[in-house]
Amino acid sequence: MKHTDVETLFANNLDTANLSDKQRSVLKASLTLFAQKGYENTSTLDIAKLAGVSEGTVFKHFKTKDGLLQAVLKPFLQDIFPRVAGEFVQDLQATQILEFSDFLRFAVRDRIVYAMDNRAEMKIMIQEMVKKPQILEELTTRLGVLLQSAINQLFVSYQDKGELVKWDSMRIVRTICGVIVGYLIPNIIMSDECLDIDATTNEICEFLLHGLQP
Amino acid sequence: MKHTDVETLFANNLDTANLSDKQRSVLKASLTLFAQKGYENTSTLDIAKLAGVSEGTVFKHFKTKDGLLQAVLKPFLQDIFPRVAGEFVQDLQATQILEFSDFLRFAVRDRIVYAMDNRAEMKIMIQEMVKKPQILEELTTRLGVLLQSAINQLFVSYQDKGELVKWDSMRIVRTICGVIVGYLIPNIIMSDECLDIDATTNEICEFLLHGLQP
Amino acid sequence: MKHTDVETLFANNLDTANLSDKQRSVLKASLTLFAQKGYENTSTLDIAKLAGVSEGTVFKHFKTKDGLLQAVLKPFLQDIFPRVAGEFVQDLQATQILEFSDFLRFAVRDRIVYAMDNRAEMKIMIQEMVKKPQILEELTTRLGVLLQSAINQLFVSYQDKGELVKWDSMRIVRTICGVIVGYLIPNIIMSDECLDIDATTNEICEFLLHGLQP
Amino acid sequence: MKHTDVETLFANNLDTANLSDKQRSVLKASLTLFAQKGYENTSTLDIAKLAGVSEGTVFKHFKTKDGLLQAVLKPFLQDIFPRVAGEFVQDLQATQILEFSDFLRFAVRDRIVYAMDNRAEMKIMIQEMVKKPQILEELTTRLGVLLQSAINQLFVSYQDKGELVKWDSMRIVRTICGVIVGYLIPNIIMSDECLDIDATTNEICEFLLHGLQP
DNA sequence: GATGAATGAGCATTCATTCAT
DNA sequence: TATGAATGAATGCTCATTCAT
Repeated sequence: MKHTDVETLFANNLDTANLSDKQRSVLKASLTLFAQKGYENTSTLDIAKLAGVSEGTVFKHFKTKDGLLQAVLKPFLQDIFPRVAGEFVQDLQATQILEFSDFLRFAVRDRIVYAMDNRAEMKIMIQEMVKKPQILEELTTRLGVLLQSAINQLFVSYQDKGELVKWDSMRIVRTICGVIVGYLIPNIIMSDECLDIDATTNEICEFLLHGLQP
Repeated sequence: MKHTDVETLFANNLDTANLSDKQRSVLKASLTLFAQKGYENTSTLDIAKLAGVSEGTVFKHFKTKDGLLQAVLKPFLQDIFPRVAGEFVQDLQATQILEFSDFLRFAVRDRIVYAMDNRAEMKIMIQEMVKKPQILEELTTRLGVLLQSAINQLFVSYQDKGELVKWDSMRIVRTICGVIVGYLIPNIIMSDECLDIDATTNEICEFLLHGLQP
Repeated sequence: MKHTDVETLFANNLDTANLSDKQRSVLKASLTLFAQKGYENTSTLDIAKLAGVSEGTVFKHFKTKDGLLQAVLKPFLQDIFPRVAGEFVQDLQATQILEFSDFLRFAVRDRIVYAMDNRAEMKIMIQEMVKKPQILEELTTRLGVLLQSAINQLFVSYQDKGELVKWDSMRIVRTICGVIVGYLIPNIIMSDECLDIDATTNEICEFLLHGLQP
Repeated sequence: MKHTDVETLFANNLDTANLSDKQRSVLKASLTLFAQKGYENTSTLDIAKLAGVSEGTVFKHFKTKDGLLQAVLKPFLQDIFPRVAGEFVQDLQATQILEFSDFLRFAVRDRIVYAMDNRAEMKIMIQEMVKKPQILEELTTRLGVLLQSAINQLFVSYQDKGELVKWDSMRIVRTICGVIVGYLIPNIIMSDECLDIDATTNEICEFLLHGLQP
């Protein structure tokens, strides 16, 4: 139940691709700078300098600056998010014996930790989603499919035990995610470093348990 | 209980300032284009063309492009949002006789309509907030003060009637806002035009009533 | 019967257009450099420097480097060539009283002088024609129409006097032009400065008179 | 009297040089692309891709891109053109028995076919000649020497028979070439595929015979 | 006040060329 | 010998900003 953080997953993802060391460092520099200053305010020269390579190298594999952005986001969309979601689902299923309240507390805490650990990356994603909504669309579809199939039985079992309101499981997921998002977005945007995770978890769970009881 | 939409308020706001017709049209053009393409991807020439003025005029009053952005956001932050919040508070206070559930339904619906009516403007705010978090900070502080003083008595009365959980009123506000934000953000980002307002209101309220009952 | 040379016509043409002094000098610098080094080997910075303006100015009116080339060639294609052709036709018609041999000598000499006076400009045209054949197409059509209507009667009168072979007048024009082109192209390409105009005129005319007699 | 076309000669020429298969394919790719898009608009990467080799290989033998161009043009200038000219001269000499008119018809037709068969290659040569006039100089000198020595006797014999004007043989050659060039250049530039060779030959010869009769 | 020509630093991108493997 | 990643100068082009009229 120990989780790999996104940065490590990202680095691993790079290793599997057929990229040279320099190209890898270009991607890392891009991630850093896009998160720090936003895509539009990061010049390819900035990236080249931080990566310790020439500008030509930046374009050798990624063709365009946008290609670079895609290459930075691709692993998040196509590999890391699903894998993290998968890990999450496995964890959830391993907790079936728990009561719904314990389960919820675990799940919420897990996601909060995950989101706050990767504040920077989340910021890029939010920026890009606002500019290109289809990213959000693809992501929700992708994660939706993944979660629904895995989580359905779990919710049914809680519903059978009378611990969970008998809504459609997607609605429950949406509700939980919505509440978490609503709580965390200010913290992500403000790069709030001193969020009290336990207190936040408690606050969110107390409310969710009320709202989701039958 | 009829609300002025943001665009009209914006135009009115412009009228009160000591700006010439040309300067006004510059601000309007900026609002339109920033919402459409984002701040970074809008050139001052674009603005000048849409406003029907010369490039020089764009800089006459607003000095820099960033000054223009500030001038576009200022009325939202310093005037329109507070005024809309004030209207909203007045409406809420006028409904004191209702039960909490009716009150909540009204409030939620009102905010959803407001947010969806001004999707474009919301998008700029989100973009800018992600880039410059202090905007979010200022806004929350500002609205927080305004709402707290106005809404406190209202919540206490509902709490006395046993219709509302006895949390701190700010926590209740934060919770309600968080849930609404969590629900609406995807629709705002995706400029979703066909949101079923009644269904969404019902879904949110059903959940909130559960979660906020004592 | 005195002819304005292309450079003067070009300058005049510029004066009529609504261009600033700087833009005019950009066009002149472009003409010079394109002729000297060819389009591809001339950078916009080269042009800016020679014109004594900033690079931005180069693009202000002409949008792209290709736009600049078009602006340089346009007056040749749409204004100067036709006007020169018109002048030429008028001159020819004014010489009707002469014998065909005198007429031919005059015409050939006139065109040789014209071509050699504007060697540089001719070089650009040749380069561009090789790259974009439709320029040649447009030019031949344009000049063809102009010459045919004007020259037909003239040739008929010479044919009636038994001084000129009874070919279609377009064929005669094509033949004369072809011979001149065949003779001059080496000199234009090599920017040959010491062409003996009288000797060349004699050589061409002697041959053409033989070939074009009935 | 059947002629090998330039492309085959080119390939043969490559075979004789001590080049590897890869180098040969680099030269072929260069010829193709330079003809298609011009020297300046062809990148060494384009060439490498079409040749199916790496970029490094392109530079292994030819050192620079210009070296590549020289290597492409060298066989034309130093080998193919002279050889073709030689073939042509031999053919001409084999026709001594004919009348001048038959001889001319054959010669003109032969050159037209040759030029039109190799339109693409001609285009490169024209482009390069305009940019670097010394190519034209070298070529004319080279061909001049070759033709003069071979053709002098032939012309004298026709002149003795009273079929050919008693001009210097170089002037006659220049005249014939000039007329052909003047006729064909438009077709080469426009890559005109549907030239009626017989009609053109007739037209040119009819005129040349008039012009070159004593 | 308004204009729009002019600026010049900055940007993404290309490309001939080199060199370690 | 062949490769292709790396280079970095050069290029076409953009854009916020200034200023003379």
